[in-house]
Amino acid sequence: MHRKLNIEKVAEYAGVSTATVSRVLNNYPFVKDETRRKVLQVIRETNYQVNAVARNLRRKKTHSIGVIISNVLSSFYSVIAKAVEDAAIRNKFSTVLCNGGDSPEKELSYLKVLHENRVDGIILSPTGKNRDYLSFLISSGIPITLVDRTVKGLQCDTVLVNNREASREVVRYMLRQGYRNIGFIAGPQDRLTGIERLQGYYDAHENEGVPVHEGLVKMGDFLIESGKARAIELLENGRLDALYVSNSDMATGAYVAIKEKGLRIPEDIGFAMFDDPDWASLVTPGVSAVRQPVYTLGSTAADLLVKRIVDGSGAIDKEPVKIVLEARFIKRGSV
Amino acid sequence: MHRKLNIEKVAEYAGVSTATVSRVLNNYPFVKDETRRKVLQVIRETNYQVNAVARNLRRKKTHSIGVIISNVLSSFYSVIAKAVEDAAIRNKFSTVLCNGGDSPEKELSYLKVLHENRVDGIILSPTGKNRDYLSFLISSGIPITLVDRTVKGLQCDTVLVNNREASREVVRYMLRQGYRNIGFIAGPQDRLTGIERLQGYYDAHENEGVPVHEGLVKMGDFLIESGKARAIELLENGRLDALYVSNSDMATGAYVAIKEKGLRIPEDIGFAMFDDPDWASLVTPGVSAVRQPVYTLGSTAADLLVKRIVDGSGAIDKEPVKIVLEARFIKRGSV
DNA sequence: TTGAAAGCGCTAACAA
DNA sequence: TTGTTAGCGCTTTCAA
Repeated sequence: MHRKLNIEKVAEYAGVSTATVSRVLNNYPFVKDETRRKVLQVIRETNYQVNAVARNLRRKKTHSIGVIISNVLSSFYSVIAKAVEDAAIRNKFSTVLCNGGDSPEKELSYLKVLHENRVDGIILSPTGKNRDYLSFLISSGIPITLVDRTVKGLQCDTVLVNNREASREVVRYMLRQGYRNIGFIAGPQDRLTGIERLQGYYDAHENEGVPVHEGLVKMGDFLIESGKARAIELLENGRLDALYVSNSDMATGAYVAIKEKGLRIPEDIGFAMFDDPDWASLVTPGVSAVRQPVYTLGSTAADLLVKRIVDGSGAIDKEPVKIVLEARFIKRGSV
Repeated sequence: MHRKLNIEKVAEYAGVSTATVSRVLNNYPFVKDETRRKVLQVIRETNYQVNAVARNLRRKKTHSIGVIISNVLSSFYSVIAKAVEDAAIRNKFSTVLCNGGDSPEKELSYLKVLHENRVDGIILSPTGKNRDYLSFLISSGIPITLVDRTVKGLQCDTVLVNNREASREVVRYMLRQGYRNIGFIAGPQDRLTGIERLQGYYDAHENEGVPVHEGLVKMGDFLIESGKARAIELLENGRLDALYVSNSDMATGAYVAIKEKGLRIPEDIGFAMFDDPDWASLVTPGVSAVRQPVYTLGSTAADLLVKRIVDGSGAIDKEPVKIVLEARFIKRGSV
């Protein structure tokens, strides 16, 4: 049991100085081959792993990035988390994952933890609050990249999806197919995604000159149960000829409600959703859906952040970049 | 922009020594109230956050734990990840999440990264390989807790689910309901979970004295597509009167296959699965399913690990603990 | 109740 | 090509 195996011991065993061991560890080129071999052998024999804590202190870099998302259990954010981690590893960074649960207080407390741990940068799907602290972090040299949502007035790199346009396209398609009473289950209106997808629904109606009838829009919370409940309410509306749901979890609930009512898709009712979960293409007919480039969203954010970190362009030396990715409407048979 | 705000600056601003600032930071009781107030004010005004890297180096503790799971995208492992993170936060630990992708090489490389970063402990859903390195880590003082799977010959805390017994219970119930040709879609046979769930299927048949007919057992890979494909193969077997699928992803595919064939559950075919995803209780009739205590699996593992860390009982001073949690068979209407 | 100072393990400037 | 050494920011003895 080597309770304290450090660079000094390794140096001692190899009969060299700690500086030389350090050079070998960091692939510094001007080390005599024989010396290098000797050191590497000791490292191998002892299973020595450099102490990254000490190295990080000295280098003032941790080669780690923090990720704050609302919840890894969500099908959306788990993909973001995976994408970020993959990108991080590709660049030899490690990730610290935090589930902020859409709570501004948790968000703040995680931001502080990440700051304490001197992560080199942060990827955040923000609640929209804590602008001052975020801006303090940026000004003290920790770059931040926002994902999927924004913080009003915060200057930093951001990666978004064109929610509004994609949503508009779905509804326009449905209207042009002849549907006139399209029920919509919206998401929370305190979030960019919730707001924009609803906006797209209205845009399409306006563009096509079709009025939105009373009671066709229901507010949900992006969770599965609310999808089922709001769908049941809507299905009681005799006029309804189609249903468009603004995320996949609510769509799961809504789909079940339609099936339990014995309605056929698309004969009795048209159906479409924002998001494209596995089951959308597995059922018959397939459900027409908006596929967001979720993985790309995460990996783009990570690449942006890593570039800012390694360029040494820091948090503030370079203009903020805003990238909007295109979601794609996939027509299957449901509408 | 405070490029280098450290304890020294804070001490200077507050007119005290760094030692005193440190005492305040760590809630050391014997500091004069007035001094404490002065220091806290400077901290508040400057937004000072202690440098955890330096603190960790000095204390030789990082208050962080590493988590290696196969993939956060899986509905199973994302819950584990969330449970571990929740438990960690509760104990003021942070987590470093790694997706090992069931690859022994990635597993090893992540173990080394975590070692480098001097995490205080590791939670691992192991591939089964790398026993020597794992055992080296344990002997050098880094406790490891295994989750859901085991590594042959490795002495460490382990948290498992009684896969075999739970699986046996499902099949026994089906047999006693009168089903005689129960198709089974098994998981990979290189994993404890895959092996044990299949074993339970055989156990039940043996106990009930019912022979397993040729071709009723198909090998899948725990993924959605293989569930659909294997189900289609099985449904061609004219004798089949029920289908039992060994995890939820494959069950999703299998369920779709059944529906697309126009079969009714349970009139035309009985259906049950291991795992209990949201949709199992949303469809009609509900699908009878084995609910694993997934969250508990993760939180138990984390609690075990944290206890070993903070007890100072270390990695080897205390006998390894093995905990087997009970999965529960939930009868709905599908079988 | 407070301060001075050593030292955690490493890197990097400088000297040789 | 290698060694000596200062110092990263903190905690913690020891002394006052």
